[in-house]
Formats: sequence, structure tokens, C-alpha cells
Amino acid sequence: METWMAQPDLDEIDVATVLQALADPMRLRIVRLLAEVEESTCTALDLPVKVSTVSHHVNILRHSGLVSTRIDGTARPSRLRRDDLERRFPGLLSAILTATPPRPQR
Amino acid sequence: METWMAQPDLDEIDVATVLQALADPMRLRIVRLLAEVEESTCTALDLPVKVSTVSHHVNILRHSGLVSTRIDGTARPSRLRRDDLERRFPGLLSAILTATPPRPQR
DNA sequence: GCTCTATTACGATGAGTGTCGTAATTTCCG
DNA sequence: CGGAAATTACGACACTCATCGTAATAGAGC
Repeated sequence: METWMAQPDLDEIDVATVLQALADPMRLRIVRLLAEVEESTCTALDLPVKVSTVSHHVNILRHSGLVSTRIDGTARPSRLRRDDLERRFPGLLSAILTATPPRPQR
Repeated sequence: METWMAQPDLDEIDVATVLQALADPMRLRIVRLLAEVEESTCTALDLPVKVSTVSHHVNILRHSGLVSTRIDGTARPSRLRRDDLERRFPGLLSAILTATPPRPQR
């Protein structure tokens, strides 16, 4: 049986909180990574910050409602709540994930 | 003839910068207000912070590409760049503006 | 020119938070 | 049982930034 960590229900998710979570560059990077690999743990994500920091960010992402985390032994693999987010804020997450990089000014 | 303040071109707008701009509660509130009134100056927006702070927030919103500001005498009325944003990040702004408030947990 | 108003520029300050290092906890496996 | 690995809890620190008060600037109208 699969056990999951606590997370907000669909209608508890606040768009302001989601935007605050996505505002940090490292967390936006994590979200983009999870969109590719479907599921990953904190250590498996190869990021230029310490694992304790990654864990901190993933916690914020989960509390905001962006990711859900499964309990698998000592591992805590997380995944994007794509369907949930699409139902709660239609078009929001997909717009961010498909966004084109900006043309550098000057 | 209408004069406008400097603002980023469409393809210069960065989604990360936009998300950072929208992450602040007061700025999100300003964006929601501008979505209703179509155009407003800093003083006309009735907000619980000093006008100098509102001006600061509107500057950030303009530099991020969210609003454009017209020069009209001493006044600087700003408006949401709805069409531009819709073309740059389809669905993003509308998803935020139409978002339902969260059901309070507990 | 003078005054009033709108806006911004500037410096200061206090709160928030991203990051780290370390320790503690938990689970897996030999 | 004992060690290794994954995660998190905790405290500390530096830096960002939202907010304010004040002053400076600029235009409108008398």
C-alpha cells in the first residue's frame, strides 16, 4: 500500500501561495525537473545546493500544493500534481512549463 | 500624442521575473485591481500602504512586463498588459485572475 | 511666478528567507 | 545487531526586500 505525506486538498490550494512557491529560481527549476522525470527524490535531483536545502524547497512546494510526496522506505519521491493543478487553476502550470526563454535584452 | 514609460518588449519578458513580481501579495492585489479598473494611477489605487511604496511596486510590475505606464502630465496611469501577456504566456494571467479563493483549511 | 498635487528618488530599518553545517531519525541490508 | 544511506530537524548567518519618511522633481492652474 502506498503512503503519502500530508498535503493540501484541491480547494485549499491558494494561488498566491503557489505563486510565492514558484517565485524562487531553485524551486522553479525543481518544478521543471519534476515535469520531465515524473518522480524523483531530493538526492536524485542533481542541483547545485545541499540536499538539506533541496528538502526545504520540496517541503515548500508540497505545502503550496504543487507536488505530492510518497513515502517509500527512507526515500521520499515527489511528483508534480499536474492534474490537480490543472483542475484547480486551468492553464496556469502548463503556461509556465511551456514558456519560451526570454530574448536577452541589449 | 501619447508617451509611455520604458518597458520590456514582448519576447524579453521572463516568466521567472513575472512570477517573482506576482509573488508579493500587495503586487498581486494591484494586478487584480488593474484588471477591474483598466487604468489607474498610484494614488487612485486605494491601498493600505504609502504611495511611495505603491510606486515602488508598480515599477517592479512594469519592469517585469506586467503593466505599461502612460505619461500624462504629472500623473502616471498604468494598465495591465493583458493582450501582450496572453500572447507571451497563453493562459497564465487569465488563470491567475479567474482563480477561486481557497477554502480555509481546518 | 507661485502654489498645489502627483510622482519618484533616496536612505534607513526591520522582517523574511535561502543556504549551509550538523545532528537526529528512520529504514534497509548484510 | 550494526553500518550505511536518505531525509529531516535545528540553529545560524547573510542577504534580499517591503515599507516608511522625507526630500526632490515636474507639471497644472491661478
